Amino acid sequence: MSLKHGILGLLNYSPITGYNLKKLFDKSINNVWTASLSQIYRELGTLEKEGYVTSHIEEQEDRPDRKVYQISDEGKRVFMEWLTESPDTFVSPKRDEFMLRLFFAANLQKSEVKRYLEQFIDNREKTMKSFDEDQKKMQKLVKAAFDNKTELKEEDELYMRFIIKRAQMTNQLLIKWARECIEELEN
Amino acid sequence: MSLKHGILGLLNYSPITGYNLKKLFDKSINNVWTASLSQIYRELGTLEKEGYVTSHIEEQEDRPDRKVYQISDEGKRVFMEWLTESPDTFVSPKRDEFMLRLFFAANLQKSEVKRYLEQFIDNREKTMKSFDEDQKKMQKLVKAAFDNKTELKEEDELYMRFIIKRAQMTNQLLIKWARECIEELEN
DNA sequence: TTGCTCATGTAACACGTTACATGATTGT
DNA sequence: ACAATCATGTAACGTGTTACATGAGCAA
Repeated sequence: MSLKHGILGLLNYSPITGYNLKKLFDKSINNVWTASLSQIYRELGTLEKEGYVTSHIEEQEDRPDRKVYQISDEGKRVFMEWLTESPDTFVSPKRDEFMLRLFFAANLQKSEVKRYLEQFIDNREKTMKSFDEDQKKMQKLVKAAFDNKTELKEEDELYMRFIIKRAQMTNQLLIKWARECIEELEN
Repeated sequence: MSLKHGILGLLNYSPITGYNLKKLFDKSINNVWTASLSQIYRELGTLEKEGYVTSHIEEQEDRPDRKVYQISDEGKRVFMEWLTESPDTFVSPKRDEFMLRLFFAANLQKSEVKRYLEQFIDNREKTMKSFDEDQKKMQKLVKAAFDNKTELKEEDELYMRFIIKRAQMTNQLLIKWARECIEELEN
């Protein structure tokens, strides 16, 4: 239900093509809401039928034409409606394959599980590094995705920081957790 | 792709009905992998067609008949195959509506956002309490879901503890994170 | 010359959600 | 009397994934 609102929310900053919208997703809300390119194209089509967005073709000389989408007043209305209504769910449905495997880990050798947790730590440590870089570049990247047409508000930056902070904190915690698990396994 | 393996993994302990499987999901892997009853019924049907599970009807006097599902050798094989193969993804796709709203929070008044974060904290504190209780009851509940036919291994309990511990740790962290966000908002 | 980026999508399938249908028994 | 639990599912819809198709330009 919320891919819709994610798209409307981003269009609310500035018009953009489907292709660039995907890149914007990856750079901004990716650790909050994921979407594939084909999902985005489909959803844009639906939103247009429903009258929440409009589109027009922009011709380019050397490259393929681009179809630029824009949010409509009606779209702004439903977006704000969604944003204002208080949600009944603060916890989202969980689908974590790594944890599912761990749940059934009694079917494996302890040494295998240990190796598995070590891989997990490796993986998390790598994303920690990329976070540090991302954080510095993020606002620039977001602006670039909008072709520098849009200025972000001070508050936008504040909330982006909140989100990145949460991702960093949990990441660090998970590394700690996995280390403790390994320790316990070794006894 | 992994509802399949979640179901096979649980059937690997003991035969069970679809209805009880749902309850078992809720009591055990719910904070790792969620499934609805109709999903479970459908998936059991598919798994039976594919030959990974078999079923037989058990008649009961006072209550409706129950259809008990059992894992086949082929099913055990694919389950172990999945469990042993090393996954390329340690991070699962994210779909967190609460965080998506926060991303767009610059469209709201700061006071609203604050109230919103406070609700989030409330919510998390409640689940903290229920965790404490759950942890004590969990193994009992899991055994009960299998009609006490199955003894859990020592290691099963170990990995269940790992999972609950992670949930507790992240929960606590998120409360801390939200408090820090509120503080920053107040400046 | 091989592959990446730009740019658009369609089609088929897999998975998840919501609503509906049935009907007996047990607890408040 | 009313709601919850036991127990099975179907149908329709909504969302997510994967593979395919097209075609120009640019860099190693």
